[in-house]
Amino acid sequence: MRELVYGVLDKNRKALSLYEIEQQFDNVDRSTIFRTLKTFQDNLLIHSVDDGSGAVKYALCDDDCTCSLDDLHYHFLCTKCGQTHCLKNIPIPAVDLPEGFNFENANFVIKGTCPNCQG
Amino acid sequence: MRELVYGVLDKNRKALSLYEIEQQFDNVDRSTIFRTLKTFQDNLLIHSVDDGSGAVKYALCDDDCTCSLDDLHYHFLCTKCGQTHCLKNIPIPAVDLPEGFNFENANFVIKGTCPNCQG
DNA sequence: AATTACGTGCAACAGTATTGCAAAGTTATC
DNA sequence: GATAACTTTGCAATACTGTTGCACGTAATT
Ligand SMILES: [Mn+2]
Ligand SMILES: [Mn+2]
Ligand SMILES: [Zn+2]
Ligand SMILES: [Zn+2]
Repeated sequence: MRELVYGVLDKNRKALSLYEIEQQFDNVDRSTIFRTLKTFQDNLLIHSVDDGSGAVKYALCDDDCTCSLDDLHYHFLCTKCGQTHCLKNIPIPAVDLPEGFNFENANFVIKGTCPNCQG
Repeated sequence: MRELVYGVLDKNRKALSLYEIEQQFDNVDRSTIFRTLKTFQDNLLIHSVDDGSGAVKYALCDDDCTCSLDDLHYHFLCTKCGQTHCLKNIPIPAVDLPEGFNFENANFVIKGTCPNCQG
């Protein structure tokens, strides 16, 4: 199962929801995939994004990813096709927080239309 | 009801979830508040944030807000107290998207500890 | 072989968001 | 003031995602 789920993420090269992954199999239970994803996440193979679409999505990390601040990147949710892409090549600017606020983590989601969905 | 819900948002000056708003009343149904918030949102009185906490939160807009790109701002979720603040005074940097991606909207959530929760 | 550990499916449950419907309340019209 | 039209509210039901308990089968370990 782990190899199969990993394969799905590897093949798609974008962030997929639990449901979307489930769709790619015929007879695998949600909970099995859920637990597989959890294992992946515990071992820093994948990261998850809450893009506001209602379902958390999962995507492969880069080889050298430690899922720490250094690996922060934007995510892009297409409002037409609903696909979510990792924008790993765009630098995340430092945010100048007001006094007293302490930066730990961030979730930056950009919405718009993706290359596949341009009129 | 509208005046009361507006009052709660006005008094708290931070983003509140439906449940948190519900808590501030004795005998008001969730759905009533839900529909009130929807009305507010349709009329650009409030905006909503999905900060990844599991519940969408709502906060008052500024007087001149049109909930468009110009009114985009960061939101800060405190990982200790769970409170969500609008950081309206920090500029959102322009993002240099790859070819073919079209910026429409964004949701930038920063997580960390808020001034109330510093050790 | 017996024991242990692990993976899987099923079913149940939790939390949030959302809607249909009828009752209650309000406003407009005569 | 009575009636009708419209709006707001509460209740209950539902949808959807995420999560967990438990039983069972399979593989590894002794
Ligand atoms: Mn990503
Ligand atoms: Mn805000
Ligand atoms: Zn698209
Ligand atoms: Zn705090």
